[in-house]
Amino acid sequence: MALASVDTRLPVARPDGRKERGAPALRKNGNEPLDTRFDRRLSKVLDHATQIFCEKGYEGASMRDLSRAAGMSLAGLYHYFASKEELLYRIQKHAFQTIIERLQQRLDSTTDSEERIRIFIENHLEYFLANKQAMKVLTHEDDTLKDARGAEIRAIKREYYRICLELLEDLRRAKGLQFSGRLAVLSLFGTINWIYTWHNPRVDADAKALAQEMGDFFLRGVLNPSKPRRKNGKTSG
Amino acid sequence: MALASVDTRLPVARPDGRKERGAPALRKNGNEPLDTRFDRRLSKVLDHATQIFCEKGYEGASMRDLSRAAGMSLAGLYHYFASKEELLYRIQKHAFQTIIERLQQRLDSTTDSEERIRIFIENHLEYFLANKQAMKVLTHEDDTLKDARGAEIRAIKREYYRICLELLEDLRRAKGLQFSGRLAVLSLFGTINWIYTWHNPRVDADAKALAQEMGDFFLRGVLNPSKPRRKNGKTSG
DNA sequence: TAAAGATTCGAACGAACGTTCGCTAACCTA
DNA sequence: TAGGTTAGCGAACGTTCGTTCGAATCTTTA
Repeated sequence: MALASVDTRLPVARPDGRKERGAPALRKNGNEPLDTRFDRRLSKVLDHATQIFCEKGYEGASMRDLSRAAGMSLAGLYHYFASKEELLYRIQKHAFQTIIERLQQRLDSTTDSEERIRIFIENHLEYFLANKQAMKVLTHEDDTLKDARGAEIRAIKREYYRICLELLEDLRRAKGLQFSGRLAVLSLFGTINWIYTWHNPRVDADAKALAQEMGDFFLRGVLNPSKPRRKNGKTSG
Repeated sequence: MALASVDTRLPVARPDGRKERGAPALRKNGNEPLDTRFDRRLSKVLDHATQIFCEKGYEGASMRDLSRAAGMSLAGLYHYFASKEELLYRIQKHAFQTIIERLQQRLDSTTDSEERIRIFIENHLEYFLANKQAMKVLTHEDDTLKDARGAEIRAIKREYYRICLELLEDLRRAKGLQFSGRLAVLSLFGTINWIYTWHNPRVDADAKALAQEMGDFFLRGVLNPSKPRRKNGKTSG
């Protein structure tokens, strides 16, 4: 099943509604042309917006902060998008789509259920650490967007969750284990998303090494049948 | 070592600088009188503020939202505190202090290093789920406060981190294990803090059961000497 | 019951917010 | 080089922000 079996994507038209001109544009993937001047400029604006949203949070960042960072006037910015909300939407959607896209490519390389979970972790951490600011914006401004845009981002998130859950359930079946898939997914997400609050490239390992360690750690927790001794409940009370 | 070996706490005076009146007030712990009309009212205001900050985020919540929720006029609110920042500060500080206070009481009950880690997890999850809104505000508005107030909250956070790290290093010594304490602490924090993004009391287990499961899971990951097989690196490129 | 203090409020402050309006360059094509 | 589109800007729009002021109303104590 492809990423978005039901495509509810909002149209993201140019804010001034102008038509494309010139050559039909080379397309990077199936989605967006990246070779026009307009698109390259918009891309830069999104990068600056990502940085500011990351530093100050979406609500805390003003369009004037943005215009300063982008080296463009406040009014000039609005040539490239319709609203502040659309900026956040595009940042989040792009990050999420890219991470899922790469994941699905990598997952094709093996059918081993344990290895596929390692791939999931490594893909997540690699993209996360290579795009730290965007991933903080994605993670931190989780339920900032409302209405249609928010619904679309949440749908992508559910899809990502579902992929991870299926990987874990495959493992469970393959190895005949017993554990709560939901709890395992959410524990794993906690571990690998929390990284945006602490990772320091001067102190901490890189994505590959972290993925190895966290993968060992996580899989040991899930795989090993020998349960650590239960907590001895106080019998007197 | 006590919680704050170096006490850098800011004075939190009444905004209007008035003196206490009447009886010197029964004190709940060593910190704050809770029996005066003023303090009880302030406490209610903080509860409402917690709810609004939780729903809309600190920056996204306006003082007018607050006044509506508290059923008090905008100006009337300012009788109880000096600024919006102080509200966030008091909410975060109270939550953090309480959770550490309770933890240290519970840790006295045993010297077993594994059991003490279970106590840490259970204490965290119990307080977290019983005070979900405050804990979301504490977790989500992590680096919202700046200057002196921010520094104080960050100091308490470091203290909490340090306690957890020591518990883990005790375990490591006691069992002769090898693992990165930093990575283990931060993985654990990720797992137990991330809960604010997903826990649904109608679907998910309660704090005690979750603490049991997460404790099993975490300790299995840390304890077990049998490393899962390493990822088979691609030799061809 | 009068004075003193605690509490609450309507109204307003200046500043900052996201967004829009015209207007001018710059650019591309004919 | 003329004409239409694209890109960009200064200035302002109306709204909302956190906060403050002075007066009014409660509560407590003498």
